[in-house]
Amino acid sequence: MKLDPRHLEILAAIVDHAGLTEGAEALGKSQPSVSRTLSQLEARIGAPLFQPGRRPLQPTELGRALADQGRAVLKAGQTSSDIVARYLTGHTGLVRVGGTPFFMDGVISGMIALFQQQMSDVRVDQSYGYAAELIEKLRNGTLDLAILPLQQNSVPKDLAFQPILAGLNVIACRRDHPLARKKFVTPGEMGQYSWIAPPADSPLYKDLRRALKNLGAEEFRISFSGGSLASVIEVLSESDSLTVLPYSVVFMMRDRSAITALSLEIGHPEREQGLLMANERDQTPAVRRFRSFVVSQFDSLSRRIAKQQTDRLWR
Amino acid sequence: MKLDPRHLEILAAIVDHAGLTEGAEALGKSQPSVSRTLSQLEARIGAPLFQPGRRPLQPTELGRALADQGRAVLKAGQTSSDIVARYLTGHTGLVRVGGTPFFMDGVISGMIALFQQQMSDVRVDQSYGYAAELIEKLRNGTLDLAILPLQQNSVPKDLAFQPILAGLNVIACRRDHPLARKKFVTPGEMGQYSWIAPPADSPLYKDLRRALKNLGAEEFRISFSGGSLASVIEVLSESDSLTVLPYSVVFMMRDRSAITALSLEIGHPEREQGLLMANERDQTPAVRRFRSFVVSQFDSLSRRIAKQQTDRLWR
DNA sequence: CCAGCTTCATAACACAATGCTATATTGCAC
DNA sequence: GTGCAATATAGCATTGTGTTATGAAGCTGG
Repeated sequence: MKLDPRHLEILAAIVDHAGLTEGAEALGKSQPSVSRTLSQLEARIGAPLFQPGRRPLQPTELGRALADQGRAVLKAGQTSSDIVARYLTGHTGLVRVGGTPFFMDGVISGMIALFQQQMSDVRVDQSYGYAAELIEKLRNGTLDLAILPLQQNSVPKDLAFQPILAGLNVIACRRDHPLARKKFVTPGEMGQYSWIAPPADSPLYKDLRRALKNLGAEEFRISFSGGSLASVIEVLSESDSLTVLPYSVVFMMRDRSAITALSLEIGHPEREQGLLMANERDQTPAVRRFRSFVVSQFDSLSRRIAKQQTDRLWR
Repeated sequence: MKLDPRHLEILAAIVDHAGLTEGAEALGKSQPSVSRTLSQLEARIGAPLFQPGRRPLQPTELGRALADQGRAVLKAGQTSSDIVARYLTGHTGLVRVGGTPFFMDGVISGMIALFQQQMSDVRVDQSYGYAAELIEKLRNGTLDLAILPLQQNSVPKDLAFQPILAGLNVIACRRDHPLARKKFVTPGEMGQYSWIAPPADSPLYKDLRRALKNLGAEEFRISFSGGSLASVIEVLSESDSLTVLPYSVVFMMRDRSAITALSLEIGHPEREQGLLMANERDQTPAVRRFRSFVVSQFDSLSRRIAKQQTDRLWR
C-alpha cells in the first residue's frame, strides 16, 4: 500500500492540532480540502484513522502511528525549505575561487577568513593559477571566480571582468633595507642586490624582467625562486634580496612582516586586479554574496591605500 | 519555499540510483515523468540540483542535501506502508475483549497469552462483565468482542453471536473431596457441605440457586463469596466446599489445580458459550484475527473435552 | 573522430487529484 | 429540543501526474 506523503503530512497536522479545521488552518488549506483528503486516506487504507462520530476528533492507534510518520515528512519538508532558503540567500553553498598565488595568499585568503566568519556554511575551494588556466576553468565551469590582474583590452568577450584594485606591482624589500629609505632609487643601486624570482610563468616574473630591462639592468642575479608567498616574505625579510610584488600584497603585509616597497615606479602595462567570471546570471547565490563581499572589502582596501599614500606625502 | 515531499522522494531516488532512468524504474514510474518532475523542482527552487550536462548524473551540493531529506520522506512512506500492512493483516492493533469473570480468567486469558506469542504487537484490553453490560459496551463501541454464555433465543438482533462451546455448568470441588469419587451424587449428600458463592449478579449464581432448588435443597450455606477465580480455586482445593463453575474452566484447571467436577447434571437452560460482537464488517483485522484464533482454540478444546469424556466412559 | 548506444528532454494528451466556495449534516452543550 | 461549532458533501476550475512517441545530447569503442 503506497501512501502519498502529503496525506501523511495532513494527517499529522490534524492529529497535532486536534481538529480538522485547525489542522487545515495550520496547513494553509481549506477545511473541506483536508476533510476530503482524510476521507480518501481512510478509504484507501480501509480503516478509520479517527474514532468515528467522536468530537473532539481523536485518532485511532493506526492514525496515531501514521501521524508520527507524517510528522517526519513534515520535518523533512521544513528542513528542505530551510536548506533552500539558506542556499538562495547565499548562506550555504560552494565558492570555487582561483587566482594568482601571491595575491591569493597575501590579500584574498584574509578576506575569505573574514567572509566565513559570517557565512560559516559556505565552503570555499581556493586554487592557484594564471590567466590562461583560470580562463579555461571558468569556461568549463570548474571555477566560479578568478582573481587576477588583467589589461582591460584583454578581457575575453565571453567573460565578465570587474576591476577591484589598481594592478600596481612594486619592488619590495625588507624594511631595514639600505634602499628602503631613499626617496629615489637608481637602477645602479639595485644592481648589487640579488633577486627573489617569482614563478617563471607568472606575470610578476615578466614584470620583473621588464622592469629591470626598462631600468637598464640587463643582468640580474637570482638567489631564491619557486617559493610561495610565505617563503618569499621570509627570505625577503631576512636578507637584502629584492623582488616584485603587487603593491596591495606589500600593503597588507606591512604590519605582519618587516617588508616595504621601494619608491620606484616600474613600468608595466596598465593592469587592474579584478574578478573574472562567467555569465553572472548563472552564479550561485553564495558566489554572488562572496563576490559582493570581496568587492566591498576591496573598496575599503582602496581607501586605506589611498589614505596611506596621502599620509606618506605629508610625512 | 514549500516543496512537495513527493518531489523530494523522486530526487532521492535519482541520486541514489545515479540516474534518471534507473530512479524512475525504482519508483515504478516512467522516465519522462521523473524527468519533468526534476525540471519542475529545479525551476521552482531556481537552482540546478545536478551538474548540468554531465553524465553520469551527479548531484549538486544542494541536490545532495535535499536528497537526504527525500530519503527521510521515502523512509517515512515505507514504514507507513509497513504499519498499514501489519494493521491490515491483523498483526497490529487493539482487541477489546470482555466476558464473564471466571470464564475469562479460567479459559480465555490463557488463549490470549498464546495468541500474543504470535501477535506480539496486538494489544488486548480485557474487561469483565455480564450480558447486560457487555451488550451495552458492544453497542456503544467500547468493546470489540464479548465472551459469554447465551441462550440462542436471547441473542440481540443487532449483534452477531458465534457459539464456541457448550455452556455447561457443573458443581466443582477438590479432587479428594468425599463426593468426587461417587458415580451418582444425591442432593442430600451435598447438603452437608458449604458453598462458595459466585458474584451475586452472575449467571453462575443464578445457576447455583436454580440447581439447588431443582435438587430439592432449599437451604444452603455460603462459606465464601466475592472472590475471583484464583481465590475460589484456592479455597475450593483447600476445603470441602462446593461451587458452580463452567465445565470448561474445571477442565482447563484440571492439571494446574486439584479440582474436579461432580457427576451430577444441574439443570440449567440450554446456553452456549460464544462470541458476541457488533457488525462483523467493521471489525478491525486484529479483532478478526483474534476471533478466528479463539474459535480455532475452542475447536480444539471441544475435541479435547469430548475425548476426555469418552476416556472417562471407558474407564 | 564518427557511429551507435544509452540517457535525458520535450511534446501532446488523458485523467486523477487538489483547491476553492457554498451548503448540508452532525455531534455536543445548554 | 435549539443553537453553535465542527465536519462532510457538492460542484467546478485548475494543476499535476502519468502515459507514449519522439527528439537531442553525452558517452564509448573502433
